[in-house]
Amino acid sequence: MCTVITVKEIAQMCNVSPSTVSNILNGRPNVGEETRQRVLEVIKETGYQPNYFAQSMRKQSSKMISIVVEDLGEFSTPPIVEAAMAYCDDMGYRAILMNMRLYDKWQKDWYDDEDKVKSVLLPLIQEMQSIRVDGMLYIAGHCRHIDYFPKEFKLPGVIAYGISEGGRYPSVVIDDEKGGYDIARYLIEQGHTCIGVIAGSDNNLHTRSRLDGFCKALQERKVPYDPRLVRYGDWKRGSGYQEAAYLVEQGVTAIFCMNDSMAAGVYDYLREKGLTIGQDISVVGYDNKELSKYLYPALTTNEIPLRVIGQKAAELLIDHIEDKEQEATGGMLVKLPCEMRYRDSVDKLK
Amino acid sequence: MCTVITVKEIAQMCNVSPSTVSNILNGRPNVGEETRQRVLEVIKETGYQPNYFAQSMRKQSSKMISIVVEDLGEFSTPPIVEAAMAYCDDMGYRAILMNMRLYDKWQKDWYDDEDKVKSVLLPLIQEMQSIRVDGMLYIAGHCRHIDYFPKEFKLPGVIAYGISEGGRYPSVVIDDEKGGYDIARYLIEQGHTCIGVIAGSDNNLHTRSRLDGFCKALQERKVPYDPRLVRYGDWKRGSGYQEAAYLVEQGVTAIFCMNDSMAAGVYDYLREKGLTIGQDISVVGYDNKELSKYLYPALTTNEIPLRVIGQKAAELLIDHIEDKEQEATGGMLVKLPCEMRYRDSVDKLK
DNA sequence: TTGTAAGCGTTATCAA
DNA sequence: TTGATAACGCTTACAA
Repeated sequence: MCTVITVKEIAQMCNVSPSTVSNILNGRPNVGEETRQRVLEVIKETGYQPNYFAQSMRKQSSKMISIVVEDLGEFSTPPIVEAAMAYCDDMGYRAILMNMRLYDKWQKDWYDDEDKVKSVLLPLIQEMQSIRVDGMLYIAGHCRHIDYFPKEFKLPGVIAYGISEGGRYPSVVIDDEKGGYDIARYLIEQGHTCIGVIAGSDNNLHTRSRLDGFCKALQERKVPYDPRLVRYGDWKRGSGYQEAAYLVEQGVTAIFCMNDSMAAGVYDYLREKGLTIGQDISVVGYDNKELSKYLYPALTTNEIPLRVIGQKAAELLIDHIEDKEQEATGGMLVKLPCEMRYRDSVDKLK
Repeated sequence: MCTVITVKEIAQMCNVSPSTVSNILNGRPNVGEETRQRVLEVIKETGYQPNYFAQSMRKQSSKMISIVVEDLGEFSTPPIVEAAMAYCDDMGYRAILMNMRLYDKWQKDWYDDEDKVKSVLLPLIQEMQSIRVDGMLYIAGHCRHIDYFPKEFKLPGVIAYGISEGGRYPSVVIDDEKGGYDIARYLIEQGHTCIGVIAGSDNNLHTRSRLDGFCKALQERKVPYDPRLVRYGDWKRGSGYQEAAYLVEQGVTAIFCMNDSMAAGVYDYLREKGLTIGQDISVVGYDNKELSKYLYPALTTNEIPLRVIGQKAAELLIDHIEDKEQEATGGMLVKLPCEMRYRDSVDKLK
């Protein structure tokens, strides 16, 4: 165990009282310059560090937030966490990371199973109360309405990458509608008018909004919308492959996949059929995961601003913690724009 | 702020003393069955949670470890963290994650700049002392000798994915020598005798050990070793591309890349030259990053058992914390084997 | 300018 | 079987 020094000991070494040491440590003015110097000297020498527990117990404030993630293994989570922590650092807050490991434990079987989620979340909430954190940042694994929090749980909170049911917490999400819109507009500008879509699962928020944006762009440019060209996948490579088969048969010249993994599945199919990607058929993904740069040809995709999400969410949370009256932010919903990454999987139609 | 209930209040509600409540909470036998029932009832009703700070202050033990990561954004880190946290959970420990964000702040400029690292680590060490964690799990971003810890810092510690200089802390790393050996052996078994290597940076531990293993396999199988066929890259895609050009000119039939990104660079080059990967030239990577499955053809590579590393490291740490006398583990070095993932980038030579 | 004393929420000790 | 009391390390009124 490491030797630990306390205010009392510092006080003894300097022949002053503990309160004087405390006053110095907390930068209060009611202490003689000569004493201050002497004590500061000793503090430096001994490498004294205040006991954080005692401090927060006495002050009734922990200057600590907890970051609850649905799964640290989800690709989107680490960058959000990293950026949120960076902001907390800057603001003098500690962040304790709590990992629910939802995917790790149940893959996707927890999506519609509130009991599973609560069996993990409730103990964590207990723990937050026990640690007396000042606030909670909840980072969802994928965007949806989130409403697992008991009414009795009254800590300031912010939800990142998810939407608080009933506007209970401020939420930070991406602007999926704009995302779908931007992709459609780009494809139309490249001359495509028969565009297939491999969407995510049907009831998913990302899916709905991106589709809305997609349709909007079509309307704007007077390109007819054919619902038969919209297929629903499961976000995985295999379903990209599967749905590509159908869409190619329908004669599409471009395919918009709602994530990069399904786009890779489309690549698989096109290659198998001897079609040249980005020439015979154009492909666009979503996410800008690392793999998108490694596909051949490199995939044009729409980047999710993960770090911005994390920073913004932490910002909202700390604002809320420090500025108690500002209850008005409850229903706030921040939508961050995605950024198109133009690469080699889309060809201009002659 | 959330309403918080204390032992004192519970005690009042039950007409008993705080000590009795405490005794019940801690499962001590010296309390009447009737009282116990009554108090437990109230505890359940009120949703009482002990104040963690007060508890650890009194008990002089925090049951909390800190996981210090060099950068959460490094691909290898989240799985290690996730597995380590899972183990801590199981053992009733809290883990607080501290993110140094070294790559985030300085890319690779901190490798040989101990001052930069210390400027981040020293405050963290202060913080660990302040929080009074029971131990530290240090997760390096890449394997090397690590010796940044001041002598005064005496907490139990374990290093994952790095080696403690002077055997101060038990360390968990991968068996790079076996990794290099397995790859060479596999390629030789497939009939390759003129094998190029795109290594990592020259002075890197992974590089040295994998090369050792590689040579050992060559010797064993009486395949001549030609040092000119070993090129040093910088772990990035571009250097894979660059060195591939040289190696192909030397007439190699297979290339062993010391990570998947450089292998992707090799793909880039071979494709550009119209060579068929896995047929004209075989390629093997290292890491089994997600992208390796998405390359075409899918890359044969050697998987780093990241989760096992995390679990093993947490295990060693908690053992050490709970079993104080066991100082003997100081110099322990655990080497975990990588596992070959056979895919489509290697062809059997006729 | 400095020190005394009380209290934050627990738990361990000891007495009743 | 229960309860009073002190202590963990710190901060903060308030008194000196």
